[in-house]
Amino acid sequence: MADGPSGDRLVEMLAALANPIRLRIVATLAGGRDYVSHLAREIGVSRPLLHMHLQKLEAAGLITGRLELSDDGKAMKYYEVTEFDLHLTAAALAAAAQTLTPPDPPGPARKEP
Amino acid sequence: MADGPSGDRLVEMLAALANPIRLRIVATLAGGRDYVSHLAREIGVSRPLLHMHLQKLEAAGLITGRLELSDDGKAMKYYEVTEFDLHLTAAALAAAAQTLTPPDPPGPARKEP
DNA sequence: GACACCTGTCAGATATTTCTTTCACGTGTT
DNA sequence: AACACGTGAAAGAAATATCTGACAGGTGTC
Repeated sequence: MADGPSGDRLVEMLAALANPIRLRIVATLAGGRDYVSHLAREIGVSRPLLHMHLQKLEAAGLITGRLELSDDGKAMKYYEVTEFDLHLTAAALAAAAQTLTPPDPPGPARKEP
Repeated sequence: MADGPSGDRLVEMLAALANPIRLRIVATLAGGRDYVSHLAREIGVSRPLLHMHLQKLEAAGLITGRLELSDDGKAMKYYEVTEFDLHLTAAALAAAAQTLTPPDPPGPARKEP
């Protein structure tokens, strides 16, 4: 079976997708790469806000950004979608859950002041 | 193509799964139904907290709860996982994004002081 | 009665996410 | 110089999500 990402990684990806704006972003980028300012107009979101959402998507590995120079010398950052294919079933999630970083126990455990 | 849930619904489901504790919950329930208090001990979470997470998962339609009476007369609430199968790709998300409730425009619109 | 188990909810503290505003920098054109 | 376009980032407000602790009810057994 094509084992997916680790539990923590999966949570990060799901959290990245669990947002209307970010869903629109990947939907738009699925139709072709685009640069930040244009994408902001396309979706109808302020540029700083879009910037935050893009970072979350990129951190989750769902999109990638590349800084390029246009013909007239402007610096443009182009984003495009990564190829991903997540299959979510109860069994798949059960497998992923086993690779989660355990919740730190309050027991007589670690030593760090 | 097996078109999945609506955009808003999908966001709700993803948000429900994008949490370590809730991931553990579905993982545990995937191994068989369980009742609240036992599940709380199993996962190592306080009962009120578990209660909140269960509600989110049930609201998203990922699990279902049934109140039963045990042989000795105690009321027990058993939860079990729903059969779900989400396939997440850029194309699938693009399709789902089109059924999102549009962001309310700040235009020359509504009248309510 | 006192204790075990089960269920639920509410108020409030804390942490995180989301969003706006404002600033900085770059280029090329009028 | 003033304006168009592009980039990034910080500060703080506002809205959610998360978590704890205390409380309510129920049953049955010692």
